[in-house]
Amino acid sequence: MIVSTKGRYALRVMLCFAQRGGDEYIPLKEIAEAEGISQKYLESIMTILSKANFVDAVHGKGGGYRLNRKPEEYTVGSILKLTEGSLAAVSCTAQGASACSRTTCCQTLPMWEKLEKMIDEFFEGITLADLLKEGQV
Amino acid sequence: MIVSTKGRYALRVMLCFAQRGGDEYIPLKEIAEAEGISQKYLESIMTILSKANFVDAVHGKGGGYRLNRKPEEYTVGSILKLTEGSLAAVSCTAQGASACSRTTCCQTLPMWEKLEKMIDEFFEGITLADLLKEGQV
DNA sequence: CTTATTACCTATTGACAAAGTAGGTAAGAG
DNA sequence: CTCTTACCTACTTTGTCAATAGGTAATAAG
Repeated sequence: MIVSTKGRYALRVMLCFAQRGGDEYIPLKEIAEAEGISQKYLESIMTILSKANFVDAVHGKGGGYRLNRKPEEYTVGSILKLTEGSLAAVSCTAQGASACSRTTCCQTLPMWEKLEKMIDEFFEGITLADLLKEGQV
Repeated sequence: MIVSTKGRYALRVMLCFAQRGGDEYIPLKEIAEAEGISQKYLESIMTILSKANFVDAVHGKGGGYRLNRKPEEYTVGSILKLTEGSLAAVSCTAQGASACSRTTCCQTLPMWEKLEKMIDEFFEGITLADLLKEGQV
């Protein structure tokens, strides 16, 4: 599994914001209910998104979260990499690949690197705006 | 991580067999040492490969394992799917996807399916023979 | 027939991360 | 001042992966 629940939730939530559009702040509680996600768990995800400045956050009544940029300016890749930490399909291509003593002679490494690149390009080539469009088909 | 140690080991071991060629049976112990893999752990992997008829196995002295077919007849995909069980990048596209109540309206599902297909085609398009060639570059 | 060598089988352990829970503190609007 | 909201720290639970342990069954060689 290359993308866990955390990343999928993040994506869905970001899409949810994109769909509503507007400048209104939407409280976490509302999003959690709409998407059927545990409030507490979603908190940890929103914190990540907020710290990375993917969303604006405002405290107090009338507060909540909202997108920072236009949907077409968020790639799926950026959201997943942020929340998942990495999209490595194989530990060999994750950070600390030096951990494997066979890097110099491994015959499968080039394949993993190619896969890695392919996946990265796939996700970087899709934006929230693209996902919104697809939904209308 | 879409491919765990088990799948990577399986691939490396199959490559190792392919590299030696010949009709000789190679004992597990020898492969484990050559590849620096725990003997006991490799046992469980070889059992899977053997049961699926990916390799021939012979008991006793002079026995061991050997490939069944030519290297170009093993796709990386078939080896990984067998040992990993599945190559699903996301639980949504694994078996029992019905577990998710949102399949009918999920806006991200088509993307996961596309990714799934892309990865599958990637791995099915590579054979052991291809990996052997690459190593000589 | 016996022994060494090999594959095969079942169960268990330890480590780790993912998913979710709990209970608080700080900021801001009314 | 109070309610609403985001933010923070810590814990629990669950499950899987990787590896280990200790056996049994088949086969070749002596």
